[in-house]
Amino acid sequence: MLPRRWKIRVSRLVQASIRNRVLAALPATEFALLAAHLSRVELALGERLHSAGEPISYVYFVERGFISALALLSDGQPLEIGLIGAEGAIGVSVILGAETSYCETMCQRAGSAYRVTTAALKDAIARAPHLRDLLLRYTHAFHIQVAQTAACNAHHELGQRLARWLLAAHDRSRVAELSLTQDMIATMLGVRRSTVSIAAGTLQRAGFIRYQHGHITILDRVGLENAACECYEAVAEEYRALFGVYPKALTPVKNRPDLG
Amino acid sequence: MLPRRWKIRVSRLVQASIRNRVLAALPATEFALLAAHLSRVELALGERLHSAGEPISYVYFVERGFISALALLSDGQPLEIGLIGAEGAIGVSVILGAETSYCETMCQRAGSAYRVTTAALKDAIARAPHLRDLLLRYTHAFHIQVAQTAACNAHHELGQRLARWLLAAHDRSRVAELSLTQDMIATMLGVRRSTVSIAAGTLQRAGFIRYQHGHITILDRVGLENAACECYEAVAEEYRALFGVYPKALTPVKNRPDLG
DNA sequence: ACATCAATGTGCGATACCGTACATAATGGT
DNA sequence: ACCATTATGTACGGTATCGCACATTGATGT
Repeated sequence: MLPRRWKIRVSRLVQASIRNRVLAALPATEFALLAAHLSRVELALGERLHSAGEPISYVYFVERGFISALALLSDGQPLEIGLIGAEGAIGVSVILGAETSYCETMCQRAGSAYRVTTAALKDAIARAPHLRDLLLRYTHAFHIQVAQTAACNAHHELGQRLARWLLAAHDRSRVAELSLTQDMIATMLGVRRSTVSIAAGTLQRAGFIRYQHGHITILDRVGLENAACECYEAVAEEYRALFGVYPKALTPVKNRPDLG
Repeated sequence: MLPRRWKIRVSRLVQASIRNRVLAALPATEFALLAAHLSRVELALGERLHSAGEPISYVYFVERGFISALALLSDGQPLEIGLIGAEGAIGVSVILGAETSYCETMCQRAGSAYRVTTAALKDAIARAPHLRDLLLRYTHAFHIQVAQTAACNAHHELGQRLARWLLAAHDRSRVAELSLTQDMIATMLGVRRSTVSIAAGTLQRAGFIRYQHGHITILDRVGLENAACECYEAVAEEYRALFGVYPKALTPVKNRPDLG
């Protein structure tokens, strides 16, 4: 059975092979403390990991793909407040003492994660100061992302916000091609799909992206960065600082694939 | 000299007399640990307590008045992401490991606070688990406030947002009268002053507020609550849960002064 | 009482986005 | 190859807010 095989695999978990940046940054002894409780899970597109108001059973350290954190307004319309990839984890508010999730978390690009029960994480944190400090600092970086989004939503035009979002999604992917419909993006950004269509058309005509039936290819990262508002760079810088790496820590190796 | 007198006063600091809800909620032993390092400061209108990108020297436990946390966008325009009164503290991100402030904090209503150096707070936290847990939970509540604001900025109309903001400000005051110009409010909400003028006029004609040359009086809280978006209640509820109090914990004793 | 300044009300063309509808194009299944 | 479905482009009146300008009103100091 699959679960059994996963369990075997996890018991052999080698830290160096882990792509989640938080887990990778831990001292070996503290990683070992947590590793016994990690289990690897596949994340399917559209899968919901936490629901607003519901208890947080697991904390997920994302490895591949990315997850949206969505605020749910009373009119039922979700709106993205943050995007999480291999640089982070979701459900970490449990370490602040939260018992329930204040937002929905949903998989926007299929991938995988290592998850741990809330209880096991809290237990590990009590004995692993570096893990605790790193998760707190990550929480702070995520908080900054949300705060920047609050200002961005109020001030920046859709063209800029779309470019910002595509860059953030690209950073959290490993390839230039994203499986995203305009409808999905419109939901994330809280605007009409037709409005996204117009903004995306502009980016496509500029040669920054190529768009075709649920598939977006990033053609020109630099062009997109110029088209995006400052919010992209501000948040990216914060995550770079978090891991103390000089060159763009979040930027995938393979970027700008079709450009010179 | 004033500083000497304050010092004397602080050395006699009685927890029961403190209006800051975080400090008031501490176990006596832990309060004592912190009290020796607290100093009382007056907060003048417009005073800036932290600047974006600058180190956080002091953490402020607000007692009277309220403080805005403002994101600074590159066009120089500030935009409020959170409002803090006696229910909380500012600069608390130092306990997440932040070294600098990611936002501006500015006094919007004159009052007072107890402040402590970052170093002393970190020291106290290491020895006072309840203080640490309470500050972490407060941080989480503030995070929710910011996330709600992100969604609110994208979705809700100015009329609703203005009503929400007035309610939040009223909760953090002790009287119904606020010294606020439309210009200040417009800056907080990130809109034109003339737009605020129209929205405020609507609220005034409805009898919810009275507006006169930099002074707003809340006449009808219930009316305002109906005019506000859900975001007000969602955030207020979170702070009530934080302090575990059943009836509106944040609502000042003296509300709806002119209403039956 | 008067002058001055700050705060507010208002007007108006421009614009971004809404809300909705419909047409077209690409994809996937049979 | 065909069809059903999904994704995208586009149109159009409506609305909230912008960006700017100017008039008016209330507070303040002398």
